[in-house]
Amino acid sequence: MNIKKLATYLQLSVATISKAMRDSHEISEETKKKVWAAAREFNYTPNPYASSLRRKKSKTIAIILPEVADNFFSLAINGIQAIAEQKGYHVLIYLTHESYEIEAALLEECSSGRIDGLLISISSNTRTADHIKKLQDEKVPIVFFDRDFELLNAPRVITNDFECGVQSARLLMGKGCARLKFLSISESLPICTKRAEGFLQAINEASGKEAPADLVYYCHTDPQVSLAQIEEVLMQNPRPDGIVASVERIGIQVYLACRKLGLSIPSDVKLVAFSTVETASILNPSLTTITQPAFEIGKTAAETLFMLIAGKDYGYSKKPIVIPSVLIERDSTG
Amino acid sequence: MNIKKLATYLQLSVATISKAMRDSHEISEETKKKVWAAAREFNYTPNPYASSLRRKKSKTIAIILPEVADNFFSLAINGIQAIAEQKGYHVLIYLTHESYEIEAALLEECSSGRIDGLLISISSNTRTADHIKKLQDEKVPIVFFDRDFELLNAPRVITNDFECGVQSARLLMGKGCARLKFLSISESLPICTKRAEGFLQAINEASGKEAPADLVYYCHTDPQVSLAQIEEVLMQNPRPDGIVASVERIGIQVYLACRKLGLSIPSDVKLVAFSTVETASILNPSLTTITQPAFEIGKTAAETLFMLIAGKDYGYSKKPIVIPSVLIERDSTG
DNA sequence: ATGAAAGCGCTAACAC
DNA sequence: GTGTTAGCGCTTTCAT
Repeated sequence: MNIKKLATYLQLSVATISKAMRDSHEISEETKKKVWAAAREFNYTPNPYASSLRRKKSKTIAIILPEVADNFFSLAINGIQAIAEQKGYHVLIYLTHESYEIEAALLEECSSGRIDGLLISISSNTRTADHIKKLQDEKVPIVFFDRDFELLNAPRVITNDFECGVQSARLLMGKGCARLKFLSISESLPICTKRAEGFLQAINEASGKEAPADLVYYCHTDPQVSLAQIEEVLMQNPRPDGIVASVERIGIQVYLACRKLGLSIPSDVKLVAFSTVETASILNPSLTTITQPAFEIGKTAAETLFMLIAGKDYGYSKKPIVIPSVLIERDSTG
Repeated sequence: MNIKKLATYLQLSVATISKAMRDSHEISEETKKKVWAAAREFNYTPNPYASSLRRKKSKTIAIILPEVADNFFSLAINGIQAIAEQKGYHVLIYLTHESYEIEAALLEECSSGRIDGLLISISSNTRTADHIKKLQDEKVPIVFFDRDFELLNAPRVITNDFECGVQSARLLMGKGCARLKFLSISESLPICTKRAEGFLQAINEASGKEAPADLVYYCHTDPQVSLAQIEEVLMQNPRPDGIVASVERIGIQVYLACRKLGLSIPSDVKLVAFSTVETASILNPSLTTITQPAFEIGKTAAETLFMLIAGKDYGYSKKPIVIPSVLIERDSTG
């Protein structure tokens, strides 16, 4: 079934059908009723691609992110989806698996009018923004969420990473830790660098001198490798007695490494993790987290994107939108 | 930039450009090279919607599922995505939040050629398949994964739910549990009913008589409500001493309820959960799981879908494709 | 309030 | 190996 057949059947023009389907005020209520009834009867819905071609908008947005199997991203997707559905938009999802090459290829896929807007959280191995800039030059609205790229002139919705880094170090020092370590996953991701900077600054302030750079340790993207690396860190002599995990995955791996090495949390090592993991409170021991407002970040990023799509330049392009995280103390720092 | 402008610029016809872009053998290597170079120079990619309209296929599939914030579904999405990317397909994602009404509305969205195929895991409140049948009548290939609908003639990729139900009960009985309870989330979802049936059959076999129906308890979709329900179950007199959680969320809630009520796992209550939760081994106590092959299920479902899309009726429509789960004993049944 | 017609950008059948 | 052209299904002026 298509518009032409429906028009013939109803003895109306295709123009009338088209307008009626979109509930145009140009069409009489009576005619609309007739059209809608016939549409239902024959199961007619306008072909979305013909419509997209003609109107030059697709009612579709894309999300590009590193992973789905991470509670932060799952919750963010929920937030995005909630807004998209409300606006009647469709959501394409793409995963980079932390690869810059995949990310660049995916951005290509998004060009030529496939999408009306893009929400992106960049991979930990992304160091240049050319691929993103290219899409932006095609006038595709782009909003960053969580993992942003600071040099690009685009809205970004993030959390208060620096402050949380400060808090993480202060908490551990307050618990008597003397040998802190920050386990990062990237030298370039703002979420990591800022958390690490805050962490280092708090230590500097406390000690009154410059903290050695090796307080920040960079873990590999491959989980197998990073687990081995964490074990190494925990076997250093002297052993670190306070760990900050920059992301969820690393936090969990610290547990696994401690178990393997026979170390006890928190008596041997205290741990605080940037994480939204839902099982934090029932872990052994329960995990002290800096919990990001994942759903809110996704939701706000989507709302911002739709403002851009609607043509409202919301005036924030330079300033990030910051939604704060909350520190929840549990037994891993007890 | 579009095909026409590129044709004018290169002094070629649009047909030649079109064929060259698709690497047709009709076009000389020399011409192709020229076209590709110009395409890169002007950042030209064929408009996907014009192409879809003309070819009547969208190179897009959809996934409809209840949630993303659940490790099973996250991993399944990974598996699906891996295959889709390999095939050069785009993936639309839709969430039902366990609502039949939303699910029905989303299936409507998928009609009129928007997608070339659908992967679906139905909501726990879906009891009729009319909405799915309707899309099937439009000749859209559909494959179920995990949560299927048995009466529909469509391929489905599932795990060995009945057997695992048997195993769960046997394990608990073997540990000396005398008062078992199966916490379900739906009276209609095959994953739940079959797990429960296996559970009941094992008990019947062991006792030699018909187990009372109230060994299966149905939890509400709303997490707030289900948590309260689980607390109630755990305060029954006599208290159940062995719990089977039918899905991940319920398993976690049993921990929370026990904590609140001051009950100890496994000494007061033993617990086995159908779950792929990554933190199972570091929970307090570590969780005995029946771990579904989530990634594999997603991957296989996607592969099956692409066979259908390719027109190969793979001959399995009546028989489900079963990928077995594995029972991993940990301390919660210790 | 309704209709005629142009055309969105592309592909494929058919010429040459 | 390359070109011409019809038309995918729809929306949108512009008439009437």
